[in-house]
Amino acid sequence: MQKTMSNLKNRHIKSKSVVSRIKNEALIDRRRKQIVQGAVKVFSEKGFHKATVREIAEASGITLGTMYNYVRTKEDILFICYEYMTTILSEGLKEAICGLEDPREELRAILRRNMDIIYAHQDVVMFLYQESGAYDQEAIRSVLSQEMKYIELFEEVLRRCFQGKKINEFRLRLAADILSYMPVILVLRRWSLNRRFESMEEVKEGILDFLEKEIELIVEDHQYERPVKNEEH
Amino acid sequence: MQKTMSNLKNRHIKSKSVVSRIKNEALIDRRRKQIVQGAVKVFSEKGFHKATVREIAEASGITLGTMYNYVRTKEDILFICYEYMTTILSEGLKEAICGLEDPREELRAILRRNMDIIYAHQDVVMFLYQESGAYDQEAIRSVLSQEMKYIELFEEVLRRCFQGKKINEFRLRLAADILSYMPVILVLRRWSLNRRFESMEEVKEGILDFLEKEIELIVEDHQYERPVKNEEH
Amino acid sequence: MQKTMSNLKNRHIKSKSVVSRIKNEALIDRRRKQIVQGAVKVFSEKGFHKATVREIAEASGITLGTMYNYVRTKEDILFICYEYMTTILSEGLKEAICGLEDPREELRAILRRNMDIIYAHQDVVMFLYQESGAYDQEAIRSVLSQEMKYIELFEEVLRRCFQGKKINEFRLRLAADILSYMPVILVLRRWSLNRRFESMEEVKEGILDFLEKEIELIVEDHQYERPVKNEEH
Amino acid sequence: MQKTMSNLKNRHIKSKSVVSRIKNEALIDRRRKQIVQGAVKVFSEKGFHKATVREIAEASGITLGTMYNYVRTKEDILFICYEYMTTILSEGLKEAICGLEDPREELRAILRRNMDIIYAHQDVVMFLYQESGAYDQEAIRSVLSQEMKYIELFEEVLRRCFQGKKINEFRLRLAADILSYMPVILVLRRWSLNRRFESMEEVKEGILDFLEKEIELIVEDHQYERPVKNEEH
DNA sequence: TATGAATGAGTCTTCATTCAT
DNA sequence: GATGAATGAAGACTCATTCAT
Repeated sequence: MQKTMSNLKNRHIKSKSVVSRIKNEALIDRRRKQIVQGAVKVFSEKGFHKATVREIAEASGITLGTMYNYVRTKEDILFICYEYMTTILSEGLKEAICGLEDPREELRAILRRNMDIIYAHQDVVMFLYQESGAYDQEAIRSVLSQEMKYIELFEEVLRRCFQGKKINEFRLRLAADILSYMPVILVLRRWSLNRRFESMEEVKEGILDFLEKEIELIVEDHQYERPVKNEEH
Repeated sequence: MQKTMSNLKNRHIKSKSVVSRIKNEALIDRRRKQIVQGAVKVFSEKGFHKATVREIAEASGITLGTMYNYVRTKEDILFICYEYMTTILSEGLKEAICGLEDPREELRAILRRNMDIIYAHQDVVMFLYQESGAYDQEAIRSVLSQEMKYIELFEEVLRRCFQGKKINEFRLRLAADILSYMPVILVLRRWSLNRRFESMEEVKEGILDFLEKEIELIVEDHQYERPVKNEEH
Repeated sequence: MQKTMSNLKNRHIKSKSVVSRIKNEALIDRRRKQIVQGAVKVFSEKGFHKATVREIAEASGITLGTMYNYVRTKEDILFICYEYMTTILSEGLKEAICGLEDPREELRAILRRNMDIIYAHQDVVMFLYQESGAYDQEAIRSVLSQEMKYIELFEEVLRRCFQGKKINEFRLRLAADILSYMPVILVLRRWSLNRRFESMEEVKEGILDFLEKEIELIVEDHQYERPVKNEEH
Repeated sequence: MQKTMSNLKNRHIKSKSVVSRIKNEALIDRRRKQIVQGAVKVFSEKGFHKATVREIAEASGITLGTMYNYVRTKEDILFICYEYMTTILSEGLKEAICGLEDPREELRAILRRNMDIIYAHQDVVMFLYQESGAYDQEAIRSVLSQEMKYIELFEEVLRRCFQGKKINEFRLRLAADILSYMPVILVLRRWSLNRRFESMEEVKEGILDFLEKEIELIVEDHQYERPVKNEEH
């Protein structure tokens, strides 16, 4: 697969991993799942800073002491939530395009799935965006690295879509950013969207339409043919 | 001017006002400007929660005690920053379209200016988005109310653009949301955009192009004619 | 008049006087009356510590700055309230016995009047008792000195009552303490008295009866003759 | 036992309980005892408002953080002191009358013991009276409820004393209030009593004599026979 | 491994008092 | 004399983190 220019910049980005005092890996996994569940609940309700570690522990069904056997700091808790969301997204998107042959269908599928996942997990996405300032340097690098991979996934799908066409490279890459960013409007603007529109479903559809329209800009002659709509989500 | 449906929903929204113990109104104004300056500086560097009120006071050139003569709580400080940003935006946008006759030029002007302002104040926008969870109920109502007005400004400009045309009302209103939301990508994705592109200026231009493309969706026959580019910002 | 033993102990007690920055004595008087009025109101509602000087100033109809032209400290405010109450009590009691010839009537009159005044000013009495810990050394001496004078007033009346009788000196002096102390029950136990009895008026009458009964202990043969009840308060 | 009218009024009074974050109940008990000891010391010296929680913690031999594992607020500290005093009083009084057969001896015993306890714990009683304004609504209800029980204990003893006699119900009930209230004079007037009398012991005896005299008023014919003094406290 | 008691650094906020005008 | 803005010391309370059991 063709390397993009952007890849030249994000070398040497180490992924932060949350270390634990516990040896039993299976146990770590189980406990962390508990923790994510509890943390998402509490963070969603109160935000990162107003949530206390004790509350999170309780919501997770473990004690405070046990909590600190599986994370080193409160920030770690936020980070494993982030990793959880990242996993959901990347696996969901992979699954969405799995088996599809037509790249244009791939594109439609990934856009819709992305929007659906973000909408379904809006509370998590919300506090992850809000608390992005809480990360330390190491975590920021890791987050950024994963964000880049996520965007590049869109870039690759787009690239397959326009294979053989004469494309504007810059527009393609920017489109990848926009496609991945736009669905977040459902989260960051949810209050005003709720007030301005009858249902969020129609908003989702409308945004998908806009996104597909944008894609036309990528090919130089703007003659991108959309696939026939043959499935409803 | 024709009432939009959305207007039916946002009635009874009172604006929160930050009260002060000081009587001299001119002084309040002067001090609050100081406070916003100091707060923006500190909040940008450390975020709302990690910033201490004492730091903000010092960065504002006043003492802690004096600070609390002009705001009641730390949250109030965040709120007057929000009001400051709102003022900059609304005045900037008004100024941008002032004197323009062609509604299509109005649209181009307001889109560009919006992007420029957000980019210029990216630090402020950043922490305002991040700390939106810090507001209390009253402040949330007020913030939301101002956000709605801001979006409706775009709606009005769009409406003028397509006066007489056969438009899709839903798309027009959704476009208003998208147009106002999109520039925030410069802020929320600044780290990845910085890595993926040579300059943010080209990103800004690219996004403006995308936005104008989107607008085409509003008229039923998609025959929106863009104005000739005759000015560079 | 015969000096009591106790007088030997309370020599050298200077009365604390609240000094003011203002020269015009008439003005001082007027302002202090305002201050007492405001302070009694605020102290009654919130107690000494929870009341702020600013609140007291406002309730007094003066500004904070003006306040500090007439008192040096917050404690001073409490003290002038104390002096105000002392004045009311001593003047009320003097007036009550003024013109009476029979010492036994004097006694009855002073007991009743004392009870009436304390009951009428129960809010003031309440916070004066509660905040007695707020005084500094100097104020404590002054308060104690006035308290002694107040008790000695009762002692003198009692002494006149039993002139010529063979009395138990100790009991007479203790009676003076009890007579002056007992009415405070209306204040310090007001909540439980309110619940336990139909009206505070009957409580007042009951206590007066008890007090008169006690007085009998003073004469050695317990043959104190109460005056005929010929007046209702 | 015959229900008194007062009982009709004090229904639905819940007792406030100070909650703790600690689970080990025995530990809570031990720590709270430490806290009461430290608090009584500090409150006695400086009063509630001038005492800092840190001082109290230090005087209790625990750290500030630990303190707040056992109480929620500074007010809670005051409240557990109150409970402590209440316990001492009620247990002391019960013990005093335990095993006595003659109700008149019971009465004498309870009066003397009450006075002794209040005198012995005058510092505690002092700040409890002074800081009664510091309680919140919930605490006030609880305090009042306990105060009522305390008074009613005296009422019951009196009632046993005069069983079979023709009594004045009102006087009996008022006597209960007076008997329980009077010993507090040792605390609230301690400075002046100290100056006016040679020893507090004689004052205590004198007051007891007065109280017994008062009791005579309860029976209609005033023919209450005091028990022979056969014990010295 | 699990527990939960102990810790104390860190922060917001209040408010008595001062002083320039 | 009156005003009210400025000040900063002080204190209640929180909570992430540690560690002995």
